[in-house]
Amino acid sequence: MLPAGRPKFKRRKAERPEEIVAAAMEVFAEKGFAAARLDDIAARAGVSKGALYLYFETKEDLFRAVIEQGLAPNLGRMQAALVEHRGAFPELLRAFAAIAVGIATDTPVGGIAKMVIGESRNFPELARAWRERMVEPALGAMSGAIAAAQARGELRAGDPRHAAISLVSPMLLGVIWRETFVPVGAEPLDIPTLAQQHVELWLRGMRPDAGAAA
Amino acid sequence: MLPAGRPKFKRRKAERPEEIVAAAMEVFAEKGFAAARLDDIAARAGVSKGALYLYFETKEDLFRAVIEQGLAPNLGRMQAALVEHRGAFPELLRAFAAIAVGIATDTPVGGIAKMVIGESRNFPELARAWRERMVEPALGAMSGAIAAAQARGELRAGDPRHAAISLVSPMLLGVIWRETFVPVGAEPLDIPTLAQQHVELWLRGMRPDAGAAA
Amino acid sequence: MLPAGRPKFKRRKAERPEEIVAAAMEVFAEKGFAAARLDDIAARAGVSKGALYLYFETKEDLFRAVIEQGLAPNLGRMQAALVEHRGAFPELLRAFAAIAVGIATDTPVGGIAKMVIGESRNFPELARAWRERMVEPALGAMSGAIAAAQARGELRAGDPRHAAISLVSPMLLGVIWRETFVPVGAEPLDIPTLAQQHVELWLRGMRPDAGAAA
Amino acid sequence: MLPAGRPKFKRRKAERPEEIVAAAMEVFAEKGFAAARLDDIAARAGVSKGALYLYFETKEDLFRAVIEQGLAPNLGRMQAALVEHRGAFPELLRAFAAIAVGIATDTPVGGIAKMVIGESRNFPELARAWRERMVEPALGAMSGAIAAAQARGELRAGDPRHAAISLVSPMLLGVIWRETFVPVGAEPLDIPTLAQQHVELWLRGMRPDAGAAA
DNA sequence: TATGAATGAGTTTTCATTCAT
DNA sequence: CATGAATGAAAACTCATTCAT
Repeated sequence: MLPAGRPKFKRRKAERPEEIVAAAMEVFAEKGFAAARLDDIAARAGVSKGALYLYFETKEDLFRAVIEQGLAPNLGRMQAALVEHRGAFPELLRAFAAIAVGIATDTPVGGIAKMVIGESRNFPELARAWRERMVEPALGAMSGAIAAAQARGELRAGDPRHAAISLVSPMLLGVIWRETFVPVGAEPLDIPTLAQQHVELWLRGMRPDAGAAA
Repeated sequence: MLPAGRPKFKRRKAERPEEIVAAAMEVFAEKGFAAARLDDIAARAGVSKGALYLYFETKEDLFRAVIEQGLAPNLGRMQAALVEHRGAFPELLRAFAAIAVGIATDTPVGGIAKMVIGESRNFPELARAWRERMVEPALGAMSGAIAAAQARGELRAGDPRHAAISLVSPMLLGVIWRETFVPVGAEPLDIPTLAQQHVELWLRGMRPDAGAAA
Repeated sequence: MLPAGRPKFKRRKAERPEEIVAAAMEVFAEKGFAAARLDDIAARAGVSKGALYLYFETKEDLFRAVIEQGLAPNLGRMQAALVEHRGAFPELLRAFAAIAVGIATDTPVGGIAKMVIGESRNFPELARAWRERMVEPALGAMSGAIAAAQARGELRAGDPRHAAISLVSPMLLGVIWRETFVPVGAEPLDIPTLAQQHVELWLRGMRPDAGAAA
Repeated sequence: MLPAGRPKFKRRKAERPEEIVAAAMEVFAEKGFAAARLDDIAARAGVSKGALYLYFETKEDLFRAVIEQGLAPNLGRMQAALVEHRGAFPELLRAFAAIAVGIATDTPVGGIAKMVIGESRNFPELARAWRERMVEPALGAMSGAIAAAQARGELRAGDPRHAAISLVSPMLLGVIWRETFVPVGAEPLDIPTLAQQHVELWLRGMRPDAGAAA
């Protein structure tokens, strides 16, 4: 798999920035921007403090890189899921939920979300970027899909954006729970099950044939 | 000599702590713990930096007081709503939702939540306290009410805790949205409408007479 | 004993300054000038912090008053002992030693000495005052008495100032020991016995009829 | 651009701690612990304030290091003198006195003693350490040597510890005099002469063949 | 490139001193 | 006279950033 010629030892240079960003990600997520110390980041990345400055101009730059890096990869996965939706809405939704659970489980979105939330006033561009490039696209795609399904008569009428929020919010709560309360002794949430139950609940609640609630 | 009034300082032993905590609440919510400067808090409270130390031993103490103070008042309101539940579950739920919307709208829970989330690793006791005294009671009461309604046949079967999370999570998203994205240019969410629509969706989704989903 | 008309309660005003100086004496001796807090002194004196400023302009002033006060009373006692010396030198010396032991035992000279030593560079006037009004008079009188006794043939020849120092230094060591090491667990020195043994040793060592030493 | 030389800072990991301790020794001895400013110490050591914290955690730590450092070197010299005592007691004593005078003259014991005395209540561990590792060993060794000489009939009977105190106390007075009164205008004591005269006086006073004093 | 000792501006904290009551 | 809340200047301490090596 690895292109030949790549020496196992001394695999420096190219990887350095990523290693640093990865270490920074951990420390920033744990402490927040201001309380994170470059000393700690450097130590966790296994480099000297001075080395950080070979790759990033300032602490803020490094922070931006961390947030930025958390942004890119997931976008594609999510977009894809919604774009290539063929078939009935419920199937689409279940497929999407599976992907979202995967992201929540495998990636540090939780930590990133925590940071974006916590530092939104100190780094407004980052909050803005996250909303424009992550939140709105996702919410928009979801709303669009919902609106389309409503138009096809698959879902009952109602504001699609609110419906989308109803749909995704437990995922947010899930990752926040993991970041906030689990490290402090709380029982972890069973995110896959939670997501699945919620999706079914949501689908029933949005079924068009149903009469008025209550 | 002094041209009347404008004393160099006022003495207001009784009111001061609250004023300081209120100012600190704003600044901490805006900047986070580490980035908040006591200078700013003092200025916003209209006192000297030294005065802070007449009422709080350290910056951390002040922070704790802020979080603590955000804890107390809401507890009662929420508990009350669920305890004095008479009548069918839907009514209880709508009443509860109204109260929750009120809290989300009138109080700085949003800012507090942001801080609890962001500083949970730096102040684990606070995260713990919030979970034990705010989150778990609320989630527990809600789960209990749901379980009771399920037992009475008013709601369909399923894990009541997950159902409770499905129910409350949009409120969390709502306050976080307000704290995180609105200051950065996002359209505010219409929390009352969102909450109401979600409650109705949830109730339909939990209706026992419905057939299997999808 | 008390002149009639002195009410037992409300015996304020006149005594205040002394009470404050006494409290300050304790705190300064314990902590040193810089580390002593006016809060503590006020508390120990049983007055408010502001009240200190009714009697002393600054912390330094209060300190000066403390040192000054430790100066005055003992001077007289010592001087007197040496001036009214009638009879042979040994008797004079024993009488003087008894008085010195009394001062060392009954008064806070130890604490004062500690402070004068420790703050001599920060308050040179005080060190100077102590030398000029306490140390030099005492040493001078002693040297004078020794010189006179030497002239009379009662003591062997030699620099009388050095002899005086040889004579009094164990007293200094005694009070310093009490201030420094006893609070930290050391066995107290038996100052009276030490003084008496030392005086006898000194007298033997200064006896004129003795042959060359060793 | 830089006109050769004059680098903004030097790197001297190895030497720095000693330089700092030396500078701190001076400033602490001059001002006392509380009144000494780290700014001054840093300036005198030729480093920035921050550099102090590369080597010492707190101001207290630095102070401890200063006291500790004053402790170590002298111990050996003193012990050695007493241990290798061969020959009659007077010779031993004169040799010891010479060493003690050397220490008093060449080293900053005076300043250290001043600090130990002045800060004994604020740093009890230091006072304790000094007593246990400096004062008691010295006094103990001296008492032991005296007791041995008494047993051999070289010295007259009497409490050897008191005799030891009688013997060494002028040295204490000498260093304190230098630290306290000389900087304030007093004539320096001629410590070597004082010590020598005192030793002879003491030897005569302890001679066994003498009759009762007076 | 990489290091890490050194810097210095910035922040928390202390406390003598003031002053409205 | 007396109080003690409030001030503000000063001092300890932190840490992002620089730079000689």
